[in-house]
Amino acid sequence: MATTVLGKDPRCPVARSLEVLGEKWTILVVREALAGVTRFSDFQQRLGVAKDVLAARLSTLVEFDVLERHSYRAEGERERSEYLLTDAGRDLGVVLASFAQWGDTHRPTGFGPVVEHRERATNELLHIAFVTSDGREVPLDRVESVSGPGALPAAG
Amino acid sequence: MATTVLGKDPRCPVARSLEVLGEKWTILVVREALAGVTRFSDFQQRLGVAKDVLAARLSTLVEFDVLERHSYRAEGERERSEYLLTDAGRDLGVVLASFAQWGDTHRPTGFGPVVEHRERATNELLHIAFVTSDGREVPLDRVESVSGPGALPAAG
DNA sequence: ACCCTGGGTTGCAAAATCAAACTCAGATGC
DNA sequence: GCATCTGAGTTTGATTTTGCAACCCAGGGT
Repeated sequence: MATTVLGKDPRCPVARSLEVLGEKWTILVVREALAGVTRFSDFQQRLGVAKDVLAARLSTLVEFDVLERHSYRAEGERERSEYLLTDAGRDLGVVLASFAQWGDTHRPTGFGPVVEHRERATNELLHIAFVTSDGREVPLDRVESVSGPGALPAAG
Repeated sequence: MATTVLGKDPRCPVARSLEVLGEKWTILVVREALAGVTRFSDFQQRLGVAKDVLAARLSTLVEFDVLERHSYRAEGERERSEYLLTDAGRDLGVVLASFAQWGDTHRPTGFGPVVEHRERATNELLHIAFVTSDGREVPLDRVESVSGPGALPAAG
């Protein structure tokens, strides 16, 4: 399944992201990795996913350079492997945060948000939004989508 | 499938979002809806998805208030139904854009981005990022996740 | 009356998921 | 030295989803 592109446009960046992230459990595996989980058994226990599925997802994430498999040896233990986020994996923090923001806004639990994102230095509460290159936020209703340099002549 | 929560924490906003959006094709259906597609046959042709799966995904999206089903009648034609985005659906523009941004950055095609987001008034190029409540962008490496008011005592 | 088209449903094969059992290798206890 | 435990998977078989093709139905056109 690694090279099957969903939908008809292999250039669509959403479809290409989904090729890596679109299978069941993958995003939750990334969520755990962002929360600091590195070991197979910890992923497995925290998610409650079947071990064969977890092994497949971790392999896919390693294959697409979201995670790296490392071997390490703790004091007086045998060698084990752990899964560490790459830069690409850490960048998924934005994707995960946008999912979380949508879920908190449109499917609230009534308890308030479970996780918040804050600026380390100032402790200010953060959210995900469109911004200009000089860092000014633009509200969603003033954003338009236009076709970019990689678009095919006819389609958008 | 509508009430099965993936993973162990039903309060996790990512998992709750994935309950609505996590099945195969769902995100691409939303992508097409954001691009202005409203009719069953247009979704079907543009995505190349099986009709039964498309019908199931549209029903789920209607059920969870991402789309609304409307009836309309064009000149000299019979009544048909169309699917229009709700506010919740339009808010998914941020989620889709973050997917697109990650795909363009970490799985580039070599042709450049297919779609770009611009501010309507100024035509400035936009991207997705963390911002403070007063609209100042904060780079990812200065962002930390902390548990919020809805978190359970022990877990984060 | 017959055909066409949009918007689905039905039935069946193929693929993915699940849960439990099994493997394997190195540490630990006896 | 042998049995046992633990982490990290693989194998096996049942259950669910998905994919695909065929069918259905209603309204309009001819």
